[in-house]
Amino acid sequence: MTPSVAIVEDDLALRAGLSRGLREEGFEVSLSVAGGTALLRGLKDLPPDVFVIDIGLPDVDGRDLCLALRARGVHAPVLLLTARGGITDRLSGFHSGADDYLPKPFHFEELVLRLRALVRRGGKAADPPSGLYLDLAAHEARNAGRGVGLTPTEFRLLAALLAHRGEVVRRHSLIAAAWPPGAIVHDNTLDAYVVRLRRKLDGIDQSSAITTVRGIGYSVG
Amino acid sequence: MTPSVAIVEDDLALRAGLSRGLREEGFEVSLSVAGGTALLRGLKDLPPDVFVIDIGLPDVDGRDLCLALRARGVHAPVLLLTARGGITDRLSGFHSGADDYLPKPFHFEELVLRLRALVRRGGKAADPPSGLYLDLAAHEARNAGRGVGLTPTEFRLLAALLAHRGEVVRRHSLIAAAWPPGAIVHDNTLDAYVVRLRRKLDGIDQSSAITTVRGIGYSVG
DNA sequence: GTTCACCTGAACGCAACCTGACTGCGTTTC
DNA sequence: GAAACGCAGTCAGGTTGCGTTCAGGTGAAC
Repeated sequence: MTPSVAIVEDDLALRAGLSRGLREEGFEVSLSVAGGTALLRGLKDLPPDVFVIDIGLPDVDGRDLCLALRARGVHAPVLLLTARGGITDRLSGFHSGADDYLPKPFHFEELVLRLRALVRRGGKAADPPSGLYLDLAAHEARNAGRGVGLTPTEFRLLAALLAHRGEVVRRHSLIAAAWPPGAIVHDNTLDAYVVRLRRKLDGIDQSSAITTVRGIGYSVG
Repeated sequence: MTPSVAIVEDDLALRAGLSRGLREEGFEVSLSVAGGTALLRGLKDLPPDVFVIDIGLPDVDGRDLCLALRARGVHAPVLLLTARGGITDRLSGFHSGADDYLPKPFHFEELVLRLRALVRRGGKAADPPSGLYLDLAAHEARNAGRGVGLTPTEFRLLAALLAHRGEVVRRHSLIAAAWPPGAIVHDNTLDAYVVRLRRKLDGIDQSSAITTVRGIGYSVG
């Protein structure tokens, strides 16, 4: 289960700590930036499953950033970090469309639990994705409504592909994403996993969900 | 539309205030009771859109009540009211399947905003209820109408699984939920308890109530 | 036609998990 | 106080299935 999270935090030390900690807790940190403009610039077609945004950013207020995301049609849940615990901040945070907030200083474990809760809720309530997507809670893929059980490695590999839906993902990127850092992965191993994924995902009538881009990598529609 | 809310609070004055206030804010207070048994007895076929439950009830702990709701297949979001602001309470609240909490004393406006946020995110689609649920009073499980006595640890473990019915619960989450915080739990201990639960729960004809998700954890249908 | 990248079925080692039996400890019963 | 009992945790051995590799086949590029 690899929910992806984007972090927007200007305190470099805190941001690094969050990235490392969340990775250890099984999140994929798909984006980690210091400010709002960087977030909006770096946001790919597929948004992360959840945002962590500091309310006190140097370039733009976290609440405004939240509004900007919503205006762009991004409906992934947002957790606001606020240094000031005052009620006013909390309320305006909710008014801006944020789904939760956490006053600093906070316990890291609590952040993780809140994020999991948001992913759990948000993932289900989000716009119904058509075709192929991952059910994080059930730890399986869903293709045309059909549930497909996946092993941990298969799951990470498909997640890496879906994180860049519509793009070609290079072979070494897939290996970096789906295998532990530093692991030595034979080239054929990746091939074998793609085959397994195809066999599990593909219906009878359907052409393959994963397309090969010879010499580069793979992509999903 | 008028979101409906159920209130479980033993403080009579607070409960009356909440009922009146939430009605003024456009909620329909479909149920307003003083304790957990009253809630479970009064729960109609159609559950409310959201629950507000005091953690310190006279007859049953709010977290256990939350577990009981989840175990009965009720997935409407739950907001726990807690007088104690300690981190332990917060965490165990989440482990019990609650979706949010609010430490007393709280601003009424904040409660309203949190409830609106919970309703907006909405409950998950009701999963097909299997005949498995927990009987808090008797401290036993019921499977297809058959009562099954459980030891305390077995009970907590099954409760943690049922709190996330239909989802895969990670091994370390189960350990965190079913054993005291900080306890060192051998990996095999969890395995052994799952075996015991299966043996107790599984009927003759039935396939196992608890399914293994290799490398991740377990889940119940 | 040759080469190279990728496909695919089969096989193997190992880690994860299952399971029955056992021990230790606290409580209850006589 | 001794015996009986139930619960929690541990151990050893068996089983399963995941991850990986190998060998051979297939098809695209040139």
